[in-house]
Amino acid sequence: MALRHAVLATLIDGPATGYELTKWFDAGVANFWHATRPQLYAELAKLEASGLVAGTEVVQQGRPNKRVMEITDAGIDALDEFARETSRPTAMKSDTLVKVRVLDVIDPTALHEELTSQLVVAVAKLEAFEAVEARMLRGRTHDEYLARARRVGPYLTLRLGIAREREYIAWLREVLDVIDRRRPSTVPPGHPIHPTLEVT
Amino acid sequence: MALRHAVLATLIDGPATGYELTKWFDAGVANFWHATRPQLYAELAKLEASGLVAGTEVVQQGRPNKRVMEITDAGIDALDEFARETSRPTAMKSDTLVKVRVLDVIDPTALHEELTSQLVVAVAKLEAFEAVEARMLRGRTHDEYLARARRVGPYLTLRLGIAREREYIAWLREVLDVIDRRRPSTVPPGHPIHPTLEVT
DNA sequence: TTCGTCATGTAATGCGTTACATGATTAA
DNA sequence: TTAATCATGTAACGCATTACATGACGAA
Repeated sequence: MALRHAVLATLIDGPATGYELTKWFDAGVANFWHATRPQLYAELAKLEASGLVAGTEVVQQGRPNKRVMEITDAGIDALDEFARETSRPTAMKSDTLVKVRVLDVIDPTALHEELTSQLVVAVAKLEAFEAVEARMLRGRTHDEYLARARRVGPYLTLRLGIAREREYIAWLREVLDVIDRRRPSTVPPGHPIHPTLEVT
Repeated sequence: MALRHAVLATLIDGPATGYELTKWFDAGVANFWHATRPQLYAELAKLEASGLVAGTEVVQQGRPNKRVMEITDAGIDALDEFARETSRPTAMKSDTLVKVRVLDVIDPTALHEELTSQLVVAVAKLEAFEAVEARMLRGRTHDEYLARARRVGPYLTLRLGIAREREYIAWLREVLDVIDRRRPSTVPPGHPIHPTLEVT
């Protein structure tokens, strides 16, 4: 029941269209919530009906018209109320972890490929996160930022996202290594089967 | 559509009743999937109907009877097939992260409490994970275990669970610190508002 | 005597994913 | 000319949560 609040939390940073929200929530950019397009359009309609966001039709030339959504005062109140409710720890769900758990029982070829492609995605995501971090800090140190910045919430969630991504990358490399050692690689030397991208 | 595979992956380690599975999936013990009681009983019924698990009624004295579920050969095949399908990266969803993101806009009192109780839970979870790890290693080093153990899958997933829990604990402490510094504590000195449990 | 554990389910409601549906502009 | 981007939705189906429902045993 928190998609509505995730949307409101995003609109705190400024108005956006359903299309823009789709990209933030669907792509890996959103490190705090995930949602699909139909969900977002449906949720925005409900939020508007209950007065928590206000939409404005913007007519464009050469492009389809768009509806820019803005959070209302009632919307901010709703966020405050949400923060008062207690929610219990987040539920973990990962297809990939299920597969790794049974890695000894199955043919690991396909799993190796999957982990490799996830490694590429994770490295790209980490780089994107670090770019956002640099843009936020603008030369300031971590401590300076926390002490002086007007808003620290987005920075703090980003920090967790970065830490998790780094760790996931290290773990993926370890698992790939284990698979390689257990099932001696059939790849000719000089052609590494998984990327050796450096994380700085 | 992967709850069925998560259940099968658990039954690889030996037969279990719906009740036992409930505890593994519902409590924080399962570091790779989460599911609720009604879901599990429903899924087990479906799995049995399609022959991927076989249930045996066990009559007990002094306690309700139970149905012990065991994975079948067809069940193992289903896992193998599942490993061949590609699944895309896991979707993140966390109420708590949503709240932290808007921490500057809301009253942080309730959030502070929530983070504190999550810290306690996370520390306990980490200790439980580390106890399982010690039991698995039985004195061997990480490398020895990976080289010689018959099955390494459960160990590898546990490793990620441990790493994530450690990091989450560190992050929670950081956020609590930020809240404390920004809204000078109303707690009298000598009575810390959040636990200072050590993670070794 | 009250609470926790063992043990299994159903019913109602709400959340999430996939597929369907359309159509103009711009860059390769 | 093919694909990507901009832009918004509906419909069908399946997954997940919460509440309902029951009942005996053992420990505090």
